[in-house]
Amino acid sequence: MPDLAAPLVEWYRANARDLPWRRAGFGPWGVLVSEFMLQQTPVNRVIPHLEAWLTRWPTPTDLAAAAPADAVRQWANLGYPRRALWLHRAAVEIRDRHDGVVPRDVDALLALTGIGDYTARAVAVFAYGDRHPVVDTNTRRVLARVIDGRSQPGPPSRRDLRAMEAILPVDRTTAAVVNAATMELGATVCTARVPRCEVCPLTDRCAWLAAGRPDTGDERRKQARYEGSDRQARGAVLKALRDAATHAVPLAEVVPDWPDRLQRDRAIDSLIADGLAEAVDGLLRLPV
DNA sequence: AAAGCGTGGAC
DNA sequence: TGTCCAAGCTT
Repeated sequence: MPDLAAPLVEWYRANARDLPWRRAGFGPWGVLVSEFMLQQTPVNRVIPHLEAWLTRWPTPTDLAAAAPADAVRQWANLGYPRRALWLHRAAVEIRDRHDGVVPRDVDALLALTGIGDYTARAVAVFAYGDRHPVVDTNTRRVLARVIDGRSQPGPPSRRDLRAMEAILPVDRTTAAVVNAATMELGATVCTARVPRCEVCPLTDRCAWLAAGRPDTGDERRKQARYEGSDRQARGAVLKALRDAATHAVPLAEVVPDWPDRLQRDRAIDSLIADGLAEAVDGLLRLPV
């Protein structure tokens, strides 16, 4: 395999975006919160919410002391509100099991609620500077193209970690830069829709480009239709709860105009099952 | 292990 | 308009 690390590092030094979590001294808690928010939510939408969140809860212990409802409300419209619940839960676990300090060990991180293979290694690498492969959707796309000559990556797999490990340099500081650079290249150059191969630092060693950028098909699952879905109903119910000035809404008055009554009730039940809502005395509210 | 889970922007 | 996409996770 050609050396990918060297051109990636050089490219990153000149082209990395100035993002909050890359500033010196941002801290493990800030990195952890940013990674939660970045799970499936675009960078530009995360930044203002991240800063507000860290101002309100500067440490895990601060968040752990808040009610889950406050976390869900502060999460606002970032999407996938279970992440707010999980982040709150992780903060409690960090307070109770790690003396309020974000753990550095990957297995300890993996044991926290809402943290998987990507987030655990992202924190260990970007917050603590340790040497691990960090693999997100950008990385998987870059490796799929450069190494496998495919236009899109297949479904996530443990093999992805080994593929990334294989291109990491030995030095942990440089390895961290290679991790960040690969993600950054996927986010800004080697993009899903319209790749900008003309400014890519890997053109002379990219299997996909060499093959003439074939469309090899997309093995990923397609997202289900959102309009009219149960997910949309859940979103509407939860927004109503977030916006409720009284913090508790009579069940009959929760999105009363929703076109499908059964679907609305299904949404309420599933939100309760997920711990995102509570029904008390005929009222619905966020979890206290 | 495949499905389910929000939201908004781009085209 | 509909479709795709976005630093994934849990069950």
